[in-house]
Amino acid sequence: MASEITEQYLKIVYNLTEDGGTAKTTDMANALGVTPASVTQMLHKLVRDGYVKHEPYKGTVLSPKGRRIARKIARRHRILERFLSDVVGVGVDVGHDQACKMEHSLSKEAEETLCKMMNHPVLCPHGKKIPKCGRSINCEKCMEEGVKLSDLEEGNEAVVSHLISRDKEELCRILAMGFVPGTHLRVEKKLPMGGPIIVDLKGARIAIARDIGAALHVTRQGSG
Amino acid sequence: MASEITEQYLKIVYNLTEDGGTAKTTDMANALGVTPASVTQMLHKLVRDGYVKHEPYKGTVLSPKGRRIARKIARRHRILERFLSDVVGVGVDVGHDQACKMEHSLSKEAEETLCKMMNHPVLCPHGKKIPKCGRSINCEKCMEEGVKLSDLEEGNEAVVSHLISRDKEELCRILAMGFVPGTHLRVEKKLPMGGPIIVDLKGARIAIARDIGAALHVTRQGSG
DNA sequence: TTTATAATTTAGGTGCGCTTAACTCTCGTC
DNA sequence: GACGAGAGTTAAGCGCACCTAAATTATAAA
Repeated sequence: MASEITEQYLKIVYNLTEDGGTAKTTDMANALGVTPASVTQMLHKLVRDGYVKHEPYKGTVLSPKGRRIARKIARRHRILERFLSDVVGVGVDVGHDQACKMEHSLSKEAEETLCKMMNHPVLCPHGKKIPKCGRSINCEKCMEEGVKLSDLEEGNEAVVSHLISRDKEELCRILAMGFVPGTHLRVEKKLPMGGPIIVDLKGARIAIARDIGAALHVTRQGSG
Repeated sequence: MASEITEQYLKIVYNLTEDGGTAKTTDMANALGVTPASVTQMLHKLVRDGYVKHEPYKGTVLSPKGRRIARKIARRHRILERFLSDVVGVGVDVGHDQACKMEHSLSKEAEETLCKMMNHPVLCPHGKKIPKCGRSINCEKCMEEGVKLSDLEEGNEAVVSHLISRDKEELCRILAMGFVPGTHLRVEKKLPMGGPIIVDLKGARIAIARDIGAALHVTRQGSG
């Protein structure tokens, strides 16, 4: 298991070589906020452990092993940035710093849920591409299309899968109402003329507007 | 600024002294996954820096300074646990481990949003109490969210967000009155002694009972 | 009261990632 | 081709948080 610091270094190499070329020691040092001497020393360890190829005075590139890790971290970093920026609503700078720390502890599980929750974003808030999740089996899983709550009929039962909204406040409200991923629900009544939908959520009756029901993605259950 | 490790130690002391008594070295070591010797050594630093009071062979308690930090971390930890468990849907164990790392990087900003998102939870998934946010000004801010109609003052304007009730019939009656999600309203008068609330709803004056007003969730608008 | 056992602390030592200071390489300029 | 600026590297050393082993103190049974 690569240490947190190792992951940081690999991510930086990934970033600096994303559009070709090699990562320069000084650029890495700047990105990491350490001295070039520290980078050189650390590179020796990364070479020793097979994470990078380093040609003295020339530059550094990732090995396949290093790239696997770096992609994973870069993906989590950028998903977290999106999440913190779009959903939690913190500033991009603050979000970046938090993502830098959290990316190392975020589980695969959580990564996938966040990704689904935001409908598989393609770019981070800085405009960089979010690497795809590695295994194709996951991608299929990701792509599994969820039905919207507003598409269900009266009597249908479903489980909340994820929420998609441009509006952070709205998202917060929906979550606060209890429509949290994984929760079971049942459509009691759909009032006519684009009226609200009445839902049974863990025993409570809740009336919500249709457009909110459109932000709420669910998977059908039982008789569905 | 206390290091991440320092924060971990303080949080553990907080946990172990939550219901009185002192934190024992061995219990701390177990909770942290290190040897008792390491704990003792670390305690010297914490004492030196004024975070704890440590009586050799007896036990450890937090100083006011240490408690402030510990409360903050414990709060973030438990909020993160709730979030990871309820919203992200990871297992409680996995969630705990991630929360242990993330609690140190979560910003105040993000903490507050997550808290709002989950409707100000009181307990973590393990049933421990979530400490309140320190400054009362924040609490007021927190409480502003997710207002019920019955919480509004005379003259306030708002938009119907959603309705929650145990009783489907009641829900339908409220909807039939015109309190459909998305509708704008204004509180004209609140009659004293728990009497009804008089509301302007699209030009019509409607009187509703307070307990019904409690089922009606709104978001403040304008002069709110 | 003595003594066995468990809890705690001290002493000495390790690895990691960082620093500064001094050295070496690369490359554009003359 | 020599040379100097700046990038890159090496060497020596520091602080943090951890470890093991040995010494010390507390506790509770005989």
